[in-house]
Formats: sequence, C-alpha cells, structure tokens
Amino acid sequence: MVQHQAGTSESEEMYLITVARAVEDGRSEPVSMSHVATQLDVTGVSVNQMIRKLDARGYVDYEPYRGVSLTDHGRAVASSILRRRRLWGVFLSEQLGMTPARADDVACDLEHVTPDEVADLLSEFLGDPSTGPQGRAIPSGADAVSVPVTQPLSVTAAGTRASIVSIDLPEALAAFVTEQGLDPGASIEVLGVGRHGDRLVAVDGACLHLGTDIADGIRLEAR
Amino acid sequence: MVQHQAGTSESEEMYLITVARAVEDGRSEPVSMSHVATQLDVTGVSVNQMIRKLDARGYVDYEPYRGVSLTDHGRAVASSILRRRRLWGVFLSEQLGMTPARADDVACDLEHVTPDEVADLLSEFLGDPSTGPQGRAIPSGADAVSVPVTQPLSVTAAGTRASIVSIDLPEALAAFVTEQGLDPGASIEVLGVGRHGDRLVAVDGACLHLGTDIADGIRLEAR
DNA sequence: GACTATCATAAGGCATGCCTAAACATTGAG
DNA sequence: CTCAATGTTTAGGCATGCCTTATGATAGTC
Repeated sequence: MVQHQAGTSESEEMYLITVARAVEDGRSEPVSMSHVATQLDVTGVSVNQMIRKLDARGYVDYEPYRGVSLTDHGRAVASSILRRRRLWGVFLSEQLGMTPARADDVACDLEHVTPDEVADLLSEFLGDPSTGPQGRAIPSGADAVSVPVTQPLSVTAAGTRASIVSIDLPEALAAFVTEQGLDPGASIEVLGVGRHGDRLVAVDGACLHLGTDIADGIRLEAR
Repeated sequence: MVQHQAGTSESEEMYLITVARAVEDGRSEPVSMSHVATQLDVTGVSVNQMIRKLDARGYVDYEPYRGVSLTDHGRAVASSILRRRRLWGVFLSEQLGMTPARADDVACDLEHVTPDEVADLLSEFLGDPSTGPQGRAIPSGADAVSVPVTQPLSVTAAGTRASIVSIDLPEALAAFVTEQGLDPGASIEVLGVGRHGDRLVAVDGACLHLGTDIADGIRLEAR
C-alpha cells in the first residue's frame, strides 16, 4: 500500500476518526482504549501499539489507564477525513441514490484516498452541504486543513530542517535548552539520529547533542 | 490494510491493469516483465514475484522469458477496474472540473475501493459514457462482470465435474495440494461430501480427501 | 557456436499492521 | 484494604509487498 499524504496511513486515519467520532457521540475524553478496540474490531494490544505511535507523532495524547484524546493536530486530521467521508456520503446517497448506511460504508473507503482538493470541489458541487447523510455535521474545509503539521524532535529523520514550535520540559532541562539557543521560532537541522533515539542538531552554527528526554519535549514544524 | 473483495489486493489490481493497458496500447502479448516493472516503478524481482502469484491464482499466464498475458478471468477483473477508473475520471473532470490528467490520478486511487454497485450507479448518473476523459474506452458493466461463475470447492455437490480456476492457500497447504496434482486448469470430480464439509475428489485417476480448510481455498469453474 | 545483455529465481531483509501468549500494573468495588 | 476485572507491555509470529544481492538460465547478435 502506498502512503496517502506525507503522514497518515489508512489504518492511522481509522484510529483517529474513531476517537473523533467517540467524542462526537458524547463520550467523555479521554476515550477508552477498549472502546477503540471494539469499534475497529482489533485487539487491545493492537490499539495500544497504534495509539502509542500516534502519541509519539503528536496526533493524540495517550494517558495509560485513562485513554486517548486528540491533540489539536490530530483533531484537524480527523476532521479533514470525516469531512471527506460525509461529502462522499452526500454524493452517494443524494446523487446516486444509495441508502445512507451503504453510502457511509463506501465513503469510509473513499475518504482515505481523497485529496483535499477533491473534497473542496465536491463540496462546491454538492452546494456546500453542512450535514452528512446520517445527520452528522460536515467539518468545514478551513477547520480541517488549517493546522500546521508538527512533530516532536524525537521522531524526526536525519536531514530534517524545521522550526521549533514549542518546548515543554521540566525546569532544569528547559533552562539548559534555552541557553543553547533553542527557543520557539528557532530554525534547526537534524544532523543525525543516534542509536538510542538521541538527536544531533545544528542551531545557528552550533552543534548540539540532545538525548531522547529532551528531544521528546521539543515540537517542530516543518519548513 | 484489509482485502478488497474476496480476491484482489490493490497491488494485485495494479499489476493486472498494467498488463491490460499495455495491450490496449497495442503492445503485443505476452507483455514483457520489464515493461510492467517500468510502469509500476518497481524492480523486476518484484514483478516476477507478483506475476507468479497471479499466475498461480489463475489471473494471468506467465511464460518465462516471454512475458505475461491475462487469462479471461484476469481480463475481466482488469476491465472491471478500468471501468471504475474511467467512470470516476469522467465524474472528476466533467462534473468537478479537474483536468483529465489529475482526474485520472485520483481515479487511480478510487478505483480500488469502488464496488461494482457504485460503478453502475455512477455510470447511470453520468449518462453511461463510453469513453474516459482521456479518450480510452470504458468497458461495459457486462464485459467487466462476466467473469465466469466460480465457486469454492467447499460448496460443491457430490458429482460435480469442474476445472480448478485458482488456488489460494497458505504456503504449507498450497505445497501439498500442488504436489497432489491440483493446479489451476486441472479437471476434477467431486466424488463425495463428508459430514464436516470435507470433500473426496478425483484428480486424473487418483483420489484425494481434502478438509474444509483446503477446499475453501480452491476455486472451481463449472464445465 | 560463443558471448553478452537481459531475464529468472532463490535467499534474506525491512516496514506496516495485525495477531496470540504471558507477565505485570492499576483501578475501583466491596 | 484486598481482589477481581481491566488495562499495559513485552516478545514472538504471520502476511503482504516491496527491496537488494547473487547466482543461473536464455536469446539473439556476431
């Protein structure tokens, strides 16, 4: 299978929208892992693996024994996917005459291979509907798209050039990091990835070696 | 990723339509492996692996050093996929206003997750167009669907005489089955049906007793 | 007929995404 | 506070689909 668009696989997307829909349905956040497992018909272990991955990538916050909630970033991605699903749902049911339930089934596959560009055209074609065939709201294109992609330094590949978005570290570490010239807004380049997940980065001319604990607390936005 | 519909994965479908398109484009059959490799941007080794798998399943005929050609079965599957692609192409370009080339790109993803049911409704919605946005013919639903009727051995009645169309089994089982003379194309007769759904079959003179697991993976075409 | 370029195949690897089994941690009910 | 139910993790496995490396087979040219 081929990656969709620089980020989320079909499976990952399914996990994200499962959490988003649980919240839509009024479940309290964080959403329990077992609920996700039930919805996706996979085991708890699988959910755990995937959610931890999504947490590392900044799409969700995972609190062991409590559950998952979406980050702003994850919410934006989920909205974007649900928008595509519901737009297809409207098209399939209203224009092609399928039942809402069947339309939703098919839309669930189409959503993962629909670029935003197509979603926008489709929305216009359908007269910018505000609800899907089953009554759920269709997120607007603006909501869905407008969140910059960020990721913790700890998951970046060597060669990445990015800007620091935020630094979230305990006092002692934060002070050190600040002193080294790492501040929100600063530009960095990831020179290398060590065997323990440690990162060698370049910051305005200087070179720093950061352990995983620090790398975890620094979020980047691609440039 | 989940299987599409009782048979072909997205990758397999891409290989099939690559062969079908090569023939459409006037290449002589069998189509060379290197051409497929070029089109799909994969290595020759990968093509070899996949084509041999498709051969074993009865979708293509593979002649070493000569190339691949589609069987009737494979051609029907390819037509069905190309039909879906081109119908989406027409929708995306004519109704949504995308360029034909871009529409084809997107359609190439949509085609793999579009049930025939949707293709039929879409065709009707579009006024049953006969050519895609780039001038290629849209196979008719009838062509595409007229895959010969096949059924798994596991549902046949005693007395049935049929040909094996495909064998889709885990490595270990497949090896056994092949060794017993069961290959796509072979003729068999179902001599008896056991109480657990097991089948007693005759294959060129010999007699075999197959459990339900194996019988499930063997598809037959009536003769 | 020998040779070279292309093709075939075997073997081993990697990533994704799922699984089971088994050991362990936490929570909340009583 | 104890304990059962639930959740977490680690470890090992499997299938798909792709890769590289390396060896063997073939075809068509000279």
